[in-house]
Amino acid sequence: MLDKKLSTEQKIKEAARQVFLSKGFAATKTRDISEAADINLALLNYYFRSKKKLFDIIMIETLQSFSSGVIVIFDDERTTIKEKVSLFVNHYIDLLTQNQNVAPFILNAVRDNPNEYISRIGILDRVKKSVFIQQFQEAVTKNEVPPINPVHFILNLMSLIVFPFIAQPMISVFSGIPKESFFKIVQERKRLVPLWIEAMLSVK
Amino acid sequence: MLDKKLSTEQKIKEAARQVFLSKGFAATKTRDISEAADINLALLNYYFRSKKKLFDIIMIETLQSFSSGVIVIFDDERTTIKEKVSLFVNHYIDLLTQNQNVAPFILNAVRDNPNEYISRIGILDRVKKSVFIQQFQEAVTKNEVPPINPVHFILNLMSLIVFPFIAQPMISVFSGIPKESFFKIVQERKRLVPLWIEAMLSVK
DNA sequence: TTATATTTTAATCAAATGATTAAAATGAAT
DNA sequence: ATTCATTTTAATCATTTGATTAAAATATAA
Repeated sequence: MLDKKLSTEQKIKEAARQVFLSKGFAATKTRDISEAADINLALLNYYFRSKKKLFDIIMIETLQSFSSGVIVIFDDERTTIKEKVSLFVNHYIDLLTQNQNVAPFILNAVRDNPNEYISRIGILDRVKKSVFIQQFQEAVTKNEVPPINPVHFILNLMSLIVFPFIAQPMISVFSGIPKESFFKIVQERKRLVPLWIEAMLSVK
Repeated sequence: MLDKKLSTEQKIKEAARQVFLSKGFAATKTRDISEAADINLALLNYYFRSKKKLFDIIMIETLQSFSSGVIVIFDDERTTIKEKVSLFVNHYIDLLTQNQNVAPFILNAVRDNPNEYISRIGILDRVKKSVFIQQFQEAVTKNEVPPINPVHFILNLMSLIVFPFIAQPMISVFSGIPKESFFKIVQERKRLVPLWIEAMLSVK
């Protein structure tokens, strides 16, 4: 009973994750999920009550697994800024490569409903108090880093990592580069982005 | 007759553009458009036959007006690479600021249907043969620029310009920075992105 | 004005969609 | 084996949604 129950619930959740991530909330039909999970449609509502409740669960889980890496990397006293950047780039390029729909999924879901999910994660305060922020402010004080708004730093780091995964279909169709070749090129960015970020930080 | 006809058609198209750009195809209901346009629902089908046909028109128009700037800037013999980058950054930060939904709209629509639209624009060949590409290859030959895959250059340029507009809701809710303040910060990037791009190009 | 073409409206369709229900099947406990 | 709870199914709802139709209103031309 418990085994079978979990198994069915799990099947629905995994199918839901796959379909929601690839098509988003509005374009996903509950029947798409039930077919992908190979279960009777009524079971979706039996286990999760509604499409929206199921979506919320997927969304929260995805956000949490996605954001858990940030703190681990950014709140480490043993690593320098440079090392943190490199670890961050490697971690997220791997994550986004393994789960190619997750970036557009999260960004669109947050766009559709800005306050609903992020507030529950409670990651903001932990980042603000992290070792990284202290190190960055210290570097600014010591003039090792230009006094630009740190938002730019975050934006640049995220841009260079995440954007390729959002724009891949457009770039592929524009340039004729197949998906696989494109993601090989993206792998090179694990090495390059940290170098670029460093170069950008030397701009006065 | 002609006046009124155009006026109604125009009303529908403008409402459709606004609603489609803000919600995407699947989440947009034909009744949303008819209400926004303040017209009888049947008129939408009278003038445009179907939701999909109306969407396609909006999509093509949006893509064309969006991509028209590229050629003008990139195929100019009178400007240097550096100047082109600066013009490009300024042009597109302005464009995306004035039309804050256009970036996610295009990227999502292309993602949903990669081959349907881009092929019609015919911009690819013109970029490949543009003055910019010649100048860039020349710079690589002269060792003025590192021999990285030019895809990285395009990715970096687009990332640093476009990503902030895609991530604004997430960044705002994460950081607590209101939309307006955020876009003021983004304006600073008209000056900064060209400097950063230049710095990145000096990385060996 | 009258006739004709165009535009707009109200009503309605058929299909899709999220959700529920009652009954059947399955499993666990006594 | 019988009872009871849990899980699954098939059938069906009520709404929503994209689209159509026939008639009304409006404009155009004669």
